[in-house]
Amino acid sequence: MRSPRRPPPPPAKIADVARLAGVSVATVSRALATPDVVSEATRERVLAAVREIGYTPNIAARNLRARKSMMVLVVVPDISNSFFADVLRGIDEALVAENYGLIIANLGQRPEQEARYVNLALAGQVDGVLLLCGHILTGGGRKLTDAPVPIVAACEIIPGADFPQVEVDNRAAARAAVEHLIGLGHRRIAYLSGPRANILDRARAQGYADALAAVGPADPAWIIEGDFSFHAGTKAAQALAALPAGSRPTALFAASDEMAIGFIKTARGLGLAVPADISVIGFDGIDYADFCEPTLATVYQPRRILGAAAADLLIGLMTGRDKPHAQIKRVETQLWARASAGPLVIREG
Amino acid sequence: MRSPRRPPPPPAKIADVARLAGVSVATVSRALATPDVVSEATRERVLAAVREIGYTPNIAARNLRARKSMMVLVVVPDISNSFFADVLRGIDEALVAENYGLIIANLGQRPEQEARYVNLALAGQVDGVLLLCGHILTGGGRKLTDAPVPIVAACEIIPGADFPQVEVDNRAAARAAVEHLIGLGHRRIAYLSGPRANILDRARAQGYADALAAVGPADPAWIIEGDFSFHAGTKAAQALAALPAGSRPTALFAASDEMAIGFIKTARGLGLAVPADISVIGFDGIDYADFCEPTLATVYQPRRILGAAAADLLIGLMTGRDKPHAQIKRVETQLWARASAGPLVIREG
DNA sequence: ATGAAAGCGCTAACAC
DNA sequence: GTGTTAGCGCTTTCAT
Repeated sequence: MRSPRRPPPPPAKIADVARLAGVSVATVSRALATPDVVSEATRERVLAAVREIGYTPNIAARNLRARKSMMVLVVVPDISNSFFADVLRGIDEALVAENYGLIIANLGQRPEQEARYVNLALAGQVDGVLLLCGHILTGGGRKLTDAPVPIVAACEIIPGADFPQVEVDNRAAARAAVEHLIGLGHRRIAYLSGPRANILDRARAQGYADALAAVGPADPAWIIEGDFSFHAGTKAAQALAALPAGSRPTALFAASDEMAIGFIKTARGLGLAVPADISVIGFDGIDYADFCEPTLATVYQPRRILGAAAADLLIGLMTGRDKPHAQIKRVETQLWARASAGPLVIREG
Repeated sequence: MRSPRRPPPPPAKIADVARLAGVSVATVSRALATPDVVSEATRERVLAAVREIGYTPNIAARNLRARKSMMVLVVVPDISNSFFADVLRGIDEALVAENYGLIIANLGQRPEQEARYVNLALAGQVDGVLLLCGHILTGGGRKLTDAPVPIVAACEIIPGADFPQVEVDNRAAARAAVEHLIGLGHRRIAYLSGPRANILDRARAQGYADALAAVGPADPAWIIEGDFSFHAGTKAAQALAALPAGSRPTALFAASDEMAIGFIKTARGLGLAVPADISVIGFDGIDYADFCEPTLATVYQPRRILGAAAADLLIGLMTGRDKPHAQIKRVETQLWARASAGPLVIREG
């Protein structure tokens, strides 16, 4: 008894097309890859044959032969983080325009996964690697930098790396944010930090210090340790609300919008007015900063552009247009003045 | 003059390992793929040789020979949408656990890109496809379903598809949301819709109608057309605030949290209290629903679980464990009662 | 338990 | 402009 449903025919190969078109496999290959080098008539016949049997080139074979994959490995710490989601979009747009595909390495909280992706690169399965994770992958006793493919890092800079990197100028952007508060008359300005070991936080903290130093040493830094999370904002608000009005900062620079929003929501719940009692400025420029109440002043990071810039750098290396060398490219941030940061209000004591 | 920096040596191949270990390439292959079939001593020698020259198998060659890629194509409408970012995380977790990699197809607003991804599947570059985009890809005159690889769809169901699909039960979930409002005493309940052609909106609208019908025909549907966006919520609030209190709905079911939040923010700005003047419940369960003021009642969609469920179904098909057949798997939603939905307040008229 | 050898499907010299 | 052919690096019979 025969199987009721015949197994699907094996996919057509280049030889099948060649036979049908009455030409050699080389001619088929040329007609597809470099059409202008075959005669018009032949080309037509080949393309007709391709259509007729529904031929699609086997990419594994092509990769093997051509020693390239037209794929880029993008390493993200957490794909569900909306910051990276936006960066990925910029990367995708740039890469797709040059016909590269995207393989995602989502690290999550699984450092043991790194080996897998190191191998991918080592094995030549990708033509380039984009590192958004702030460190060089290692695993199985080997480093990603041993792989024979170009690397570009973005978002979190890797100090000392000898390949191109892209970031926003966190220090200058933070300074601009604090200067905005200073311009509004504030002098007692607190900084709600990220994790203190984090490289982004260190740069933003420096920018905060820069701005304060510029108006004189009389106004010491006032750092509240946070971790970028909404909850850290909540805790900071509770701490500050407990202080008497006179000894409270009049403004707060938060290292992330999420903390700023947590701070504002909680502070208002505890009876502090924003910006009347305390002005707040965040960092990131998330969509929600414009939706909350009051709207959140913040520093916008152009996430898509950041991703696209990194991808463009990588494309330059992959195509051989550029030579790899250590460099740090900076993309511009924007200061978004909004309702949560207002002029200093002098209260009668 | 010699180049100061020698070109990197070509990556080691299996023959190099074989030579160093004093065995045949076949033995090396076996020592790596099926270690238990070679003698202990040989295996040791091979592995030592592998380490010594830093050998990594060429995956393109393996794929060509083995006719599989251990890669899955995941098609998303918009990678920067945080809904899909979460679903992707669930997919990644399930896939990585089975040693599959992820190739991302981000459609964006570029339907012309579809052909590229159809070809990827047709060419056997991936072992399976996960469709999160609500339709079957086409391009270059061919359909994705022509490809010899299993397909699973998720999020937006594709009617009539003959492969497995995963979704939340939008109709039942919407009904539960509206029943929550009804349980709080509300009867004049409006529905702020998504795009009316959208399949998700159609299901949620039905759930809304179901719930209303259950309490009697005396309470007609009241549908405000939206599009899932914050701005649509804003417009709806303006429209309702313009109405006299007595002829306004006392509760609103929004088809997305973003609309619900836009609605609440605007309504409050216009002097309407939430929930006292109007109760609001959303749909999605985004993080921000818990951060806004008041906290947003909503229907939580388990995005990660949805992704993982779809990936598991696909893994079953790819490994041949299951046979493909039309089926719709539903994952459970959760009703999150929160401050924005409160008991009906009877005002003296 | 191990080796020899035949391809997987394609591209790129090299010939004509 | 077109055909012939030699691999790309690996897995997997089939022998031994």
